Amino acid sequence: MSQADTILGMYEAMHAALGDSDWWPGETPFEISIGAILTQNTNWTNVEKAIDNLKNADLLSPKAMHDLDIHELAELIRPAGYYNIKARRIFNFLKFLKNEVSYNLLALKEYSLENVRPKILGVNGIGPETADAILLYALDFPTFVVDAYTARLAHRHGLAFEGIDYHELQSLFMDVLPQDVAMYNEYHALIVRIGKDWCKKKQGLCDTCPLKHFLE
DNA sequence: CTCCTGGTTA
DNA sequence: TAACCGGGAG
Repeated sequence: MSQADTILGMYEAMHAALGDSDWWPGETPFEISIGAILTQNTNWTNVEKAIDNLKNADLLSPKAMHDLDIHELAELIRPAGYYNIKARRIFNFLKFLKNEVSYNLLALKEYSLENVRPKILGVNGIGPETADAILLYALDFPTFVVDAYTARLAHRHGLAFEGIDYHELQSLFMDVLPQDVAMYNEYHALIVRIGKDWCKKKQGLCDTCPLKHFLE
């Protein structure tokens, strides 16, 4: 089976077994963007607690959050871990929104992907995965999100070497898949679900995994 | 105890 | 390349 057939086939197998993921969890593009920063190397259940704190404080808008003292912000997002660093990163992102689009996040949709991606990557604390998550899930740009789960799954299925570079791994998928926002959205979501429940770090539960037929 | 939808700094 | 950031859940 060719590499392209494997990548396409895995998508079909995951979707058939798990169904639609309805990602990203979040009511607004701004909430999705903040969630993307908060979930860096962090369990989503912890991120939910932080987002609930922000919601209860009525702070899920760029301007309201920017006007907040950074220490108060850090305290509110404490359950998500790395809270001091993440408060700074969120603040950097808010400053970017203020300067670039006057807090109007959706105005970034008027940019071209090639133009806006480097701008978001220029924010200290936003790396390639977080940037792509914001671009795909908050702004509907056709960019494929890869993460630690993607690398692990690709490695275990013989698609990539361990420690493959972010953009090489991304190209592996984007060179094969149709340029389709909905598919990029669903594919990454399915990979995360597989990663959490089957393709675990220490030992994969391959015998019951929906992707077991794609092992070498 | 390990792991979590990373990224920056030294 | 490695240290660092970190609370919460299993």
